[in-house]
Amino acid sequence: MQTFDTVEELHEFVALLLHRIDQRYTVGRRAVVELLASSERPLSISDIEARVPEIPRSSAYRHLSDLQRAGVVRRIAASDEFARFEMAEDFLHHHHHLLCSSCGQVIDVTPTRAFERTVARMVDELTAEQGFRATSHALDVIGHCANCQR
Amino acid sequence: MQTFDTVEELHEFVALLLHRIDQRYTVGRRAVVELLASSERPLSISDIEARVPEIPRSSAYRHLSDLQRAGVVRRIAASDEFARFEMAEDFLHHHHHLLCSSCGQVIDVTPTRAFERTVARMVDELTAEQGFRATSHALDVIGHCANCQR
DNA sequence: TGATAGAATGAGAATGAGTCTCATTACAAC
DNA sequence: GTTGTAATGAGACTCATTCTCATTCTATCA
Repeated sequence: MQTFDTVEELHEFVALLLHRIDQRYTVGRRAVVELLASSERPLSISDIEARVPEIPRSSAYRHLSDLQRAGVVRRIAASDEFARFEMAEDFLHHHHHLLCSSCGQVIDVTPTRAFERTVARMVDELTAEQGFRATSHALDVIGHCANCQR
Repeated sequence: MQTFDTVEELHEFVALLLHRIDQRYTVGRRAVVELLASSERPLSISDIEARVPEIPRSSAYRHLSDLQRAGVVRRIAASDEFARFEMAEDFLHHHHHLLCSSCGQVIDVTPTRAFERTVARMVDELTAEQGFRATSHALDVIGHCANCQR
């Protein structure tokens, strides 16, 4: 897990990851990174459009897909029809998601150490017999958020 | 967890669930259920179309959404752009998914009892402080399937 | 400091999964 | 059988996402 004392360190690391795949770290990409890095929760394209209206949709999509290829950003398929985007786990702490099936909201939650040890062990067991090579895992809890219960 | 000795028992239970929401168990719906129930893995719409070509796309979507409302079928947002469908967990054993990020394939895996107890406990902890009410959970393991490693 | 080539961007068209409409067909109840 | 209602098929439609291509930027080198 990476931690960054300053925003500049964050940007330097993003720049490094982009350079690895021969991509430049441009103003538009920087704006997207800055927004995602400062957000509490995964953002949909309309969230992004609302907060950085000067970036056109097509560019935002392209930036997100480039950043994903570089390993900076991660795409989440939520329970509604919209994809959400957040910083990759190298930039955050490892976490899981609560998906509200009423409003589609995605909430990040951090598991305990003990839990993650168990999950890691189980993932090994589950995957071994399939010849599957795991790169990551995600526990999605589906239900109703506090708001939607009223 | 439900188990069925005969296909007819399966159909009777599906019929019951449909009747609860004032829906009939028609030929088309029956064909979709039969296909999903006999499949080893979650199916995309094109899988379904390929195997039951006499059901038009629009009807297949409608059947799946009706069956989902009735609690017979479950929809999975996979890592690629296509949704997959499988029988709801009442018809299967509780299980998790391995998602291949190369080919998009979804593989079902069954967790141990001990693992599920731990997961359930953790889900409670994770959700309690958010006021989130969990209805189900899904552990998705992302990686590369045996095929795609070659 | 230009000049130039390649990369990134913006605007809008194109794609395609999924939904909706409506005319037709099947079915349940009498 | 008749009749009212639900289900279906065909295709139009929606809208998130991707693609295209003309334009703009930027790194590099003379």
